[in-house]
Amino acid sequence: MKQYLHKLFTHALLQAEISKDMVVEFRIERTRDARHGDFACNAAMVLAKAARMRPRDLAARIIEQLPTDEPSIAKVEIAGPGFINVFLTQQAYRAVIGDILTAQAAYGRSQVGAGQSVMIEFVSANPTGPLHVGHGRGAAYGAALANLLTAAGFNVHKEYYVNDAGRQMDILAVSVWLRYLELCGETVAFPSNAYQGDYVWDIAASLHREHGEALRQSANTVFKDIPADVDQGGDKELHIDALIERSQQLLGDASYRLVFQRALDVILEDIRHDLEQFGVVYEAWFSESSLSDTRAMDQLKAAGHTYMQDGALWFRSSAFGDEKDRVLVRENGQFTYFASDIAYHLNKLERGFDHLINIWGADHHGYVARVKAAMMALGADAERLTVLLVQFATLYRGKERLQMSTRSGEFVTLRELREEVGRDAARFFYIQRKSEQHLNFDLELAKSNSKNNPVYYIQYAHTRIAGVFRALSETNFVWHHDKARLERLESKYEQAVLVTLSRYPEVIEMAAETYEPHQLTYYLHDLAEVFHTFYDAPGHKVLIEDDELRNARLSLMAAVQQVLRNGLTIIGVSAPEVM
RNA sequence: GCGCCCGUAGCUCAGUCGAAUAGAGCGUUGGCCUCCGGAGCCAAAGGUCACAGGUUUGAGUCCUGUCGGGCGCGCCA
Repeated sequence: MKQYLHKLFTHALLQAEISKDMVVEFRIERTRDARHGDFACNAAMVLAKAARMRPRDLAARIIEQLPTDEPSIAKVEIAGPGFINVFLTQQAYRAVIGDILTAQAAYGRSQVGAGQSVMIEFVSANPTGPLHVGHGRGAAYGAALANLLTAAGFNVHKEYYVNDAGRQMDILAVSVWLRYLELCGETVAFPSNAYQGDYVWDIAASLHREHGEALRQSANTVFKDIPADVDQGGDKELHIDALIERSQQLLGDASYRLVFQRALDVILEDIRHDLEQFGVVYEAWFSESSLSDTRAMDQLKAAGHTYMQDGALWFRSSAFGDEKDRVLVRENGQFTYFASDIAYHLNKLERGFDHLINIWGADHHGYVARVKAAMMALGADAERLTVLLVQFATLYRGKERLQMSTRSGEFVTLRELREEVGRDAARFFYIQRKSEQHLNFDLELAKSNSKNNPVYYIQYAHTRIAGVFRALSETNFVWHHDKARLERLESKYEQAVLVTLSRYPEVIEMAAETYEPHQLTYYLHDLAEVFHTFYDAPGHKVLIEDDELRNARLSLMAAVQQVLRNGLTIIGVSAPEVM
């Protein structure tokens, strides 16, 4: 509707020949106040200066050029400083029911994406332990955003980047092996920098079950001449690095690989399963270790964007807008995380996506400039990459703030959260706030079965409608949309529902353009609210003798149910028939 | 110190690339069940949009500064 009006006004402006060279940036907006009609156009105010006319005079000229026989427009008024207010006909609003019932799941989809390809990379947590509640927000946001962009006509590819190479994974492998040695009966001083969680024991136990003591070494041999850990007055980094090297020596390539791979496989499978249970699925899981070539770095070197200093290889990122230069290869010969990230982004670019979206935790915001710098240095347009930052979520149980610490393996996992509040509530709560906003996640509220809980409030609207259609089948009444006389939907309650239904496509488009799925959660709450108000309003019983009105109200309800289902599906929440 | 994000009702937050009288939920107070699911509905109270300037016909929204909160500033990931 909005787009349609925009076309009408654009045409009218051309007819009015107000200014030759204007590239018109006027807007059609929903009004806040019903007295201002349904939509307002600000064209006259925006163009007044260029046209050298007073806004209200200009508005009058524009209106002259609007078609007079347009069936969707009841009347047009000039108001306030020069708004052109458009009042739609009842007919225009009633048409939305037919649109919805015809399009069904496709109602609200748009073609603004025009089939452009978008790659969304999200979560991408290191496979060194289970996902925690912080990852959950990125997962819920990324999945909802992907659905939104799909609904807006983009071709979306979701990907999880698996950091299966590098030091953290080696630390995990050593952690598992040391736990395994403990299971064999060795006494081990477990390093402070190793992974402490119980899941490390589980992986070690599976190795012990399958391989017996084949991987056993004496603790004395393992720790002989290893630099002291931090609790012995040493350095925890040197301690763990030496243990990694020692483990590789003692186990040999094949056995070390066995431990490493087992740890990776078990944890990755756990993450994959966890996300699947959360309703988050990917097109691809991209392995960092598959990026073995050094082409990205070679390109940077060849283009003269790197230099050696203090034994390390540096990327001159400051020449591309970063605060300072960054190391690609450490003095000890190891590639930095940044180096592999550049390779990954080159790979993404080469795969030809029109647009790249990365969803990162807000603590990584300092990282954005350097990745964009690398893209520029590789000759790509940095605008092709959008990095969306997600703030952390703080869990509350009522008023009590829950402490989360990743130290000593005590954290609230995504799985625990899901098991406590359920998938629907978790998905909804995670995205109901703007992503760059801190999120207070109240477990009590998320679990409550009342209107206090927005998830239940919305789902209840869907369920109530399902209930009425169930009740219908137990009466002698039937629903025939063809026999519905929609002009009978004339009460303010029914009108409010129609107006809200007609907004849905605009909400999808806006939410997709701004990458803000939370707008959809607010919309769904609005829709549920106008529905509940209609349903509870005096004299608005649905299952009534009056054929025309009954069919009309049933059609209205079917339309509400369809839109609720469409919207809930996008944010990853179920639309239950019964609750 | 520098950079990024955020300051809107008692609390949690919306506010659509600047528009008309700033909205919702919770909480508080008061109403509504002979009626399709009351897991609901109706109503009231509650605001110097952190503060100060600026741009504009028009600013919660854009710009500058101040104050307050969060995060980041490694040859960690």
